[in-house]
Amino acid sequence: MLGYQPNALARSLAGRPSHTLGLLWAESGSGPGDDGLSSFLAGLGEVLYTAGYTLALAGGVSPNELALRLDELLSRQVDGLILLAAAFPDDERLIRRLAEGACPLVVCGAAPEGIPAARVDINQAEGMQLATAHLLALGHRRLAYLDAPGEWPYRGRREGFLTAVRGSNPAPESILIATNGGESSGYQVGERLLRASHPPTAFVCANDALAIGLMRAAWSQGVAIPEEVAVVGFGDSPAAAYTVPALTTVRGSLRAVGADAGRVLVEAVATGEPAKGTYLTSPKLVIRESCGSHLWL
Amino acid sequence: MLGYQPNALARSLAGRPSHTLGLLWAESGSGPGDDGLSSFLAGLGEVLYTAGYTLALAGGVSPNELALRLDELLSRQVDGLILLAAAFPDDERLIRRLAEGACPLVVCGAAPEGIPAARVDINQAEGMQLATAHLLALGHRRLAYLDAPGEWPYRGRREGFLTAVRGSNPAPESILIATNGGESSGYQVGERLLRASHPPTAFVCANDALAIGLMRAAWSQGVAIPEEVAVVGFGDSPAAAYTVPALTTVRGSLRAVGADAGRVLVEAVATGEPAKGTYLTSPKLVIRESCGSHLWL
DNA sequence: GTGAAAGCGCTAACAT
DNA sequence: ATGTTAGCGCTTTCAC
Repeated sequence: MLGYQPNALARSLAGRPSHTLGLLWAESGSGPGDDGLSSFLAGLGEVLYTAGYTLALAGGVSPNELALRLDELLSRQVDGLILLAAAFPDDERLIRRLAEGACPLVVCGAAPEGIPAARVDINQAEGMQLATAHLLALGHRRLAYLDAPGEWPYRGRREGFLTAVRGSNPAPESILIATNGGESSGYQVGERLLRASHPPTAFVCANDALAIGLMRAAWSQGVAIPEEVAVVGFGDSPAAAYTVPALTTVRGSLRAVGADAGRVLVEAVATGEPAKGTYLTSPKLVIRESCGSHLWL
Repeated sequence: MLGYQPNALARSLAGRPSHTLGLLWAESGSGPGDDGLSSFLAGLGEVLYTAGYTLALAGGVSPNELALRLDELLSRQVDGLILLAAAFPDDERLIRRLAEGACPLVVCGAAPEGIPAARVDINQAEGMQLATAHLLALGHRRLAYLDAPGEWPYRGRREGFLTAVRGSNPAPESILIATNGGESSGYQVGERLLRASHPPTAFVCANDALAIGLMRAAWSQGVAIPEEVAVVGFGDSPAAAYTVPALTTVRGSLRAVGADAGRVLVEAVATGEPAKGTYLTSPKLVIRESCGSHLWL
């Protein structure tokens, strides 16, 4: 008789690996902002499924929820675990459970301290370096960096900016400005800085929201972008293509991140070693209109 | 001794329900367009996890892949299944397996024919009716509807438009225009229709991309929106808030759809009955600038 | 080589 | 009430 399906549960019970990988998703709770998940899952799924694994997905917002979901995943005898988080709660008990869970771990995005895991991410620093270098190449010598709070992903971006600036000779003037990372914060900075006596000629923004806010401020003050001031964002949010002028920004492939995460984890499970190392995929600069390079011909 | 975790596999093997629900995701393969998944999963997860279920996620693009994933899910002894698809392949063998799978089924989005399942979706028709009624209330009497191909979700939207038009007295003039659903298609229609001798005064578009393309065409021909022509979209894509003028459009909550799907499935699993019925969540009209009602005061 | 038996961790149906 | 046992579907071991 054909069409027989072995019972995966029984198989796993009998000592075989479960061929299930857990994805623990720390929702940021910040609403619809955290999209890109479908790309991530598509990339992840592609490698997992061809490797014969199934994905168990669980998530939550609070440390308590996450701990519960983690236990459920573990009780499902997952062979490995992926942590996906824009901001992973720094809960000590949670982190301990994770470390004790004792299955290979890979973390994407925010990385909790003190657990043995591989890290996969897009290369935030490289992306911001690309963006900054673009501005520098266009001749800008007075740069403002609109920073955003939180370790991930902003620390890497900030460093990328800094290394680009430091690597430039002669050294350009640069100023770092702290913001809350939101559009309105970008607007406020623009309002203040654009009417300064000797304003920056280029703004590099830690994310697209800041850039969009800044552009709004420029518009409302009648300063022309990109003619008078250049701006770059980071993230290539869907809105970036529709702003006026269209925003030059950095795009990372979440799909690639998902695929990397899958590969690293599958490999670790296969060898029985804990996953380790850092795997960074290179983002690219998508050049639109907000820096003016499209006017060059 | 504390901290003991029962083995979920063994428990399920011993005859108990697996407390695992499968999510079979038919990726459209159309790239990053199909986002909103994170909202859906957040809504779904919220109800599943509090009900004590874990999610097994698997997906693919082709019918073959989907059939494979489905078998894996089934072999995991899932208690119920959710089908998530913008366009579910009409593969006969796949559909048969689904029907034979004999666990409660709920489908979100495109619904294959001939399987006993509950359907959950946003109320496409109601949304488009809302949008059309808005235009009608603003006094428009010559409407063009930019249709898009494919059964789901466009059939419902079209019907919503039609019932709004039919319900209006005196009946407005209306014309249905077939497009391919893309921005460029919207642009072409705009190019053609806007220079007609007696053009429509309002355009209702099956999705935001069409609306954006249409607005581009209007811009390039110097026709003013919303002063000369009004336009509404559907979907509230992230770009909609950033077009100039900002696009009035219909927004449905994917999060609510996910939550509904979870509720319906959990209920069906609990009662042991196959899931059935249709569950529609009401979208709302987000009024921005492209229809002109914001000018009214 | 093929075939029988033990056991994975748990639950259900028994027996005491 | 508590304790014991069979068995879920598979894999692995050990005997033939």
